[in-house]
Amino acid sequence: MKLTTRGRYAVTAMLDLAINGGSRPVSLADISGRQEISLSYLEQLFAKLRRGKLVVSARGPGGGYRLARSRTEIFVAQIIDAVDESVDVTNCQGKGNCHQGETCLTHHLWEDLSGQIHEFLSQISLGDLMAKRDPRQRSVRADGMLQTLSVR
Amino acid sequence: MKLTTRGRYAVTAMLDLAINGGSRPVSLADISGRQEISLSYLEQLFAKLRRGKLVVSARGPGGGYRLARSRTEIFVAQIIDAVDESVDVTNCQGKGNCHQGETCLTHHLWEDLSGQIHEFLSQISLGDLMAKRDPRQRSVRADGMLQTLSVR
DNA sequence: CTAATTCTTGACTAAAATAGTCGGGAATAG
DNA sequence: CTATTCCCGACTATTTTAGTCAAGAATTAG
Repeated sequence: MKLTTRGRYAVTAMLDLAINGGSRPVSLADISGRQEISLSYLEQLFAKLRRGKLVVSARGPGGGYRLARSRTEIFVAQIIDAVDESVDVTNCQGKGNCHQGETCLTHHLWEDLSGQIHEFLSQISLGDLMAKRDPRQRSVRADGMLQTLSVR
Repeated sequence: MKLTTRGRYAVTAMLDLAINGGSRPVSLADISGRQEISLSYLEQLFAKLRRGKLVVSARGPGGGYRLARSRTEIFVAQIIDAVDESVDVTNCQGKGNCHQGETCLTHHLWEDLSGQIHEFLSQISLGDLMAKRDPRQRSVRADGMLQTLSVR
């Protein structure tokens, strides 16, 4: 799992698509104008989003992109995965140089953590994001500390 | 919030410190050997971790670093923030070119999301990571879908 | 005191990732 | 036919990441 500006670009663009895409496809030129992302860069991102089966395209005048399925069925994690292609083959993999299993321990722990973040982002759909504030309801204790993060 | 390999290095190194650091400080040379991270690179990371008040240093023979406080009081989000210095001044900021508030909408949404990830990582301490598997307990539905993510 | 250790700092560099450009295509609606 | 729009590959500039190097300051062991 990687979380960089490219992922943000992709989520923003997909959100724009979810908001502005009704029955008609939305052209990249439109998204480029609204979100101030370079057209050519969008083209690269959408090539990946299409390969990831998150959008479908229509060529020609009046063409553009539309979501491949309902906005409630497209999740943030899928978008980020599609554009970031995190191969994530970890450096100590297979090389057998994890002397006392020490390196592999911390490694394993990190991947566990990474998996949890991934799971978390897999709960948030474009539809949730469109519902603006509080994409996921959450209960907060009186003292202000986050108590429970209730999902799905 | 950024989530890259540098953050992973930092978390790994801090975890090594938590595990191997008892009463004696741990030298960067030791961490470098165990985790196979270049010494000079560790030096840079620990300079930031020290500025972030997550570790304290001791010079001279037998010196090194130790956690600035208990492993249960140091959270993953703090480590990542310390080394990544995500200034995160978003591109549409202050320029007033958010035409119909459109740009700022998606922007705001992203930051909201980013905040939630941050909150999530703020719940996981080095102590939790040391408890190896299942740093945070979670209940899973019969069908395999994550149901509730219970924190703190 | 001396010498070995270890952190501290800053400047520099190589490699990779990111963000963006360019130009030529192919499909298609009107 | 023609304008629009996706599609694709190669190329480039900038930034970030990861790592190197060298000099120096503090401190401890002997």
